[in-house]
Amino acid sequence: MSAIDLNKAPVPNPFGTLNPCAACTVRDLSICQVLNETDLQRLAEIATTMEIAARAPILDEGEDASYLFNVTGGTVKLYKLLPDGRRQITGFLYGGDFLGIAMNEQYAYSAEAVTGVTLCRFPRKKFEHLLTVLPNLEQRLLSAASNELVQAQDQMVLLGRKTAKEKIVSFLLALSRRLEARDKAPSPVHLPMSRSDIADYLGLTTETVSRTFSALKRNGDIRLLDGGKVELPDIEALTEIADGY
Amino acid sequence: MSAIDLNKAPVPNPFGTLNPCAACTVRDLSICQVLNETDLQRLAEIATTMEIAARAPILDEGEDASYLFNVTGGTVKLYKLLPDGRRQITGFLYGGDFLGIAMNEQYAYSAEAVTGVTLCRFPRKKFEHLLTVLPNLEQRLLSAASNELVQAQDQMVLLGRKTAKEKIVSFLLALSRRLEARDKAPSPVHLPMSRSDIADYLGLTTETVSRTFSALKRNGDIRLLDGGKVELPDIEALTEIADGY
DNA sequence: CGAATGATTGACGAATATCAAGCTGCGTGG
DNA sequence: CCACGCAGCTTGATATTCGTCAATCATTCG
Repeated sequence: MSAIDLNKAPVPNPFGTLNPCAACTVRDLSICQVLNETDLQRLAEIATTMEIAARAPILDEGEDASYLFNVTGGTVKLYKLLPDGRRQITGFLYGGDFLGIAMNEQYAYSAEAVTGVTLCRFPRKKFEHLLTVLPNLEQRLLSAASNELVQAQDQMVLLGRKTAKEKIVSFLLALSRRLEARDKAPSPVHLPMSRSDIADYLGLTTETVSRTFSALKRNGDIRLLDGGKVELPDIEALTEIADGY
Repeated sequence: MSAIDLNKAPVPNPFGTLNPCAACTVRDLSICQVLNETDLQRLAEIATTMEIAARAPILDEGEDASYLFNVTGGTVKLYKLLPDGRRQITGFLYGGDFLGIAMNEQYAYSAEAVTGVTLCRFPRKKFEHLLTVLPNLEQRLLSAASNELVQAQDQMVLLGRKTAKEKIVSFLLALSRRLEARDKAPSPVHLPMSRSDIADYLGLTTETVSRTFSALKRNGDIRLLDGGKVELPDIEALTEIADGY
């Protein structure tokens, strides 16, 4: 059974005849950015908007890749499991991110909602057909894939060669840079995911994550606010820590 | 200065008016596979074939990404460095692989020839222009990027969650599967790269790599032949080791 | 208020890194 | 042709980071 069935039923056209993209708050961040009115309409015709509750599965590794998604709100985690239960989170997705570039006929990873999530779902076959007639969209997707690969390589450096402290600080800085890229203040950053999620993303244990946060706090490098917010008082200094100078 | 300048001068058209792709031994493995005669000719017009000596640099991280490449022979390593010299090899490329998907205006990583390497070089601007008029090629590139992302995620699991033994065995099996995908015998596999390269690819030290090979050999899981070849007597058994059953 | 879940802290142990010493194979030059 | 030297590989002894096991604390939600 598809994991998606466990969630709230999709709403095929909640806006009546109106294009649902008109209300999309992350359009300019998403792959839809490159589409004109007409083309956007064509994409909207195959799209279904959905809401997923926090902790609910979105898709499972190995499952037939029948759908692709735009994340329009909330936080999603992507992960892979080893047979004995060890888990590696390969990425977090936020509003504007595309979910489903990295797959063949089956999904290469599982995806689960970290917070409540809103999605825009596309049947893969129809989406792939659209790609052939909307060259802009295909270009944009290639560019997204290229960016993801660059990120993936940074993550390999982190996982393979950085210390626990460097990993944590790199993670916080990546979130901070993401805020900056969207013209928001680079601090504080928000951590919607658990310590255990952070650990599985950075190749650590929850205990080490916790201890490292405590040590950074003790040293004045970060300040832990409530609501999972973290203040970064000196981003320059943190940048040096992250790269191990 | 561009790293490429250090190498043997490129040969713009070593085949006279003949299409150099006619002689290409890896065409069916490369992105060129999807091109017909006419389109192949257009790609060939912007291509330059090159030879790079073992250990010579091909490109440097941060450098303007002026060229993209097809690897037509030999082994290439891609890597990133931390300021203090720690190195993470993010991938090895072999004949048929495309070099340059993961970049923006600058290369995201450095590339160096492990063995003697032959390359097919394309000026990026011209290549990108070709993409807009050869939809097949763009699709193929997107598909290549998608595959690379899947691989990248496997590598994250390896780096973040596997033991030294699991890492080494996973690496050997990946090489073996590559052989199989090309209809060759899955064993023995050839390791053209040094222990130190393997270590930097797997997030280990050379000493740990060496010790782990010795332990696997002692246990009869592998046999080290000369010429850097490794025999895998029981691939089933190794598969279980690789995933930590 | 109590139970459950997640976060933090502590004590200890294990996997792998580090430091150091040989070993091997290969190219070079006498 | 052989000996030397060098680079890479292997092996050993020790150190260190981080994981494991366990207890306490904090927060949320019935």
